[in-house]
Amino acid sequence: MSQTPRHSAERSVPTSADVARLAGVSRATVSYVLNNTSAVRISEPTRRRVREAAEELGYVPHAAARTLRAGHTRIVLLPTAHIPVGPLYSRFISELQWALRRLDYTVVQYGSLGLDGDAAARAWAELRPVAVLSLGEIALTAQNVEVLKRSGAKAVITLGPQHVEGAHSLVMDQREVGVRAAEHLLERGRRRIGVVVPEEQGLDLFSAPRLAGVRQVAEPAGATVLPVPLAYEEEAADALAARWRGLGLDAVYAYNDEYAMLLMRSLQDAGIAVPDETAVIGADDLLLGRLLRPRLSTVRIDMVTGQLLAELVDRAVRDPTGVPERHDLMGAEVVRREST
Amino acid sequence: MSQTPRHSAERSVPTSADVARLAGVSRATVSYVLNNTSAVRISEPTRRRVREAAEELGYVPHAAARTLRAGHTRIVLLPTAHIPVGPLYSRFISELQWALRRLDYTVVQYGSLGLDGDAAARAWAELRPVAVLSLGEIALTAQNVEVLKRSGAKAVITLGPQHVEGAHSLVMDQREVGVRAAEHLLERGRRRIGVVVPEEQGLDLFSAPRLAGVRQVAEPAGATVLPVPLAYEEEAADALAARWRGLGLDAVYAYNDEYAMLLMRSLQDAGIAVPDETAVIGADDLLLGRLLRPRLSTVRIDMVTGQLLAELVDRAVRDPTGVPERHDLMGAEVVRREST
DNA sequence: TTGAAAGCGCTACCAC
DNA sequence: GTGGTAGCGCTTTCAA
Repeated sequence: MSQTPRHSAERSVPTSADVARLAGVSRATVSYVLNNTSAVRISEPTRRRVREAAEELGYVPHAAARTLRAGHTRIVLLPTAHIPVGPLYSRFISELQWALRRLDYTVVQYGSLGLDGDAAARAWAELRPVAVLSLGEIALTAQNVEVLKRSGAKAVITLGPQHVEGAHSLVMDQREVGVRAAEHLLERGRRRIGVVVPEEQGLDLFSAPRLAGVRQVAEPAGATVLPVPLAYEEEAADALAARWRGLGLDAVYAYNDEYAMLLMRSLQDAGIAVPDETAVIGADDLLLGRLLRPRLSTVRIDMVTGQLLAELVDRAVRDPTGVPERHDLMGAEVVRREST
Repeated sequence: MSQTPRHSAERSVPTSADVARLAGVSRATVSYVLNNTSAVRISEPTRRRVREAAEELGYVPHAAARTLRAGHTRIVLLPTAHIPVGPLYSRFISELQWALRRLDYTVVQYGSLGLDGDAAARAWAELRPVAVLSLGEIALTAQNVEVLKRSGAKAVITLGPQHVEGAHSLVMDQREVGVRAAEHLLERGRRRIGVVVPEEQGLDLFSAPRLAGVRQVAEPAGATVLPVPLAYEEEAADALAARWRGLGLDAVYAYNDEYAMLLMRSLQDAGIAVPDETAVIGADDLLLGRLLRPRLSTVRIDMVTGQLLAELVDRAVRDPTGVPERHDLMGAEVVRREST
């Protein structure tokens, strides 16, 4: 009875044994045929019978069983959390996935929202990924890296503000963005610089170092730096603009172009001239920033390409004993337009 | 020799047998303790020994082995392709992930870029997900659904323009967006309506039905509809604006707010008055659209909430025999501002 | 309260 | 060329 097929919903999932039975061969043969094992020659008629049987049953191999047998996976794990990401970043992710797939890896994005570092690392380790690529949404500790490696990960790669012990690190020091913005504003003769700090969750990983970067440049030069919290809402921006003159600022680095556009509009509506009274600069070089009047100055950030990163992953997997590479790859450059 | 621990990199991955050995108990006991199996009482000292041993070895259970044994997973598969998605969508995804995790599912985003429907369905089926949630980036056929169900998926849910046989469908008819935009423009007395069709890849899944929606309303009313291809670049918009008057349009539905902002700027720069000479409407109700002058009119789209969708998934998984639900849930509403 | 052992589906070694 | 079969790591039934 347990073998009686009924509704397709009830019929149990076909295994390679079912295929073998239907084709009248052994499971070994099925495996050889379906995997095109070159070490073994199977006659063409047999191959056909096997393929047809597989087709008829709708056979799909069981990844978990294969993994267990093989002792390793080709999973590259990409932990994600909730970060309101821009178009640059999502394009980068696609590019990366595509490049990794070409190298025959399976990219799995694993949502880790609401897990702390330890729990997250354990959850990832359960999947036995061959590599973990942490893009900075979740901060990894050296201990987490150790857990992952112990679970068989050949490579742990972090893309973030600092080097992590034991991991290949792509150090993207976000301070650089703040540094560039501040240098530019100083050069334009500004001396009292506001720095927008988004109130939205999850962005402090980026905003804090950027603020630090501004400070690092501005304060030694005798300029004042004032952090300005701002929620991404029209009302919040209007409220800020209303008390703007009281702040006595002559420039603002607005975290990124979206916040900059928001703030600039409110400033203009409040009668504050940009850039004459207050210079405004954003970051990310969004197309939309170019559409404003005055056109928005910005800090363009050079992202590493997905292709490049995929190659690094592959290299690290192939040579796990290799010395952790450490690249400093934050390139940031001011694009001056009309708002500064 | 094969058991001699050396560098941590070389030491083989600890299994529950290793934990058992170290704790001086059987593998069964280890399993009981680590899974808090309530059907079995284990003495407190034993529990402690087991936990300590696991901790010391850095033991992490092997998901594939557990899956194989259990015969099913708790994976909800979320296929993704490259679609340049907006902030609404990515927030929705986070929300969904979070809600699903609370229901004890493991959300796996699986990049399927460059796979056709059949190959993709097979690849997904290998993971034996308990549910597949196709958010419309990849069009599923009834056949694909069948493959997935045969591989044990209890629920296949699609969010897209049309119902898919065998799947629970959340029908989001994108035509609705075009319909609303067109109705509004007609109401404002416009009779020659341009419809921006993005040249970017992957967007036609959305743009085609939206265009159809405009036609559906405008043509019976005696208005003209003209598709206008546009790449998301400043130069392309400028070029289009330069030949705008030749098109003889008095209104344009610009696909979404981003394209609308781009085009509106170029139109204004070309001396075309908005809305007097040409009305412009977008879609998505982005914050940035409110910042333009004139403020951008838009079609606000009501997204289903992640919470709601997670509950639907859970319901479908618990009762796989249930009749496929079919919800029509595209709510779209015009937000009139100043550009129309 | 604990242990022995079967078996999930697959691949690869070895024998025929 | 093809088949038999061990064993990957885990959970769970049954026995002690």
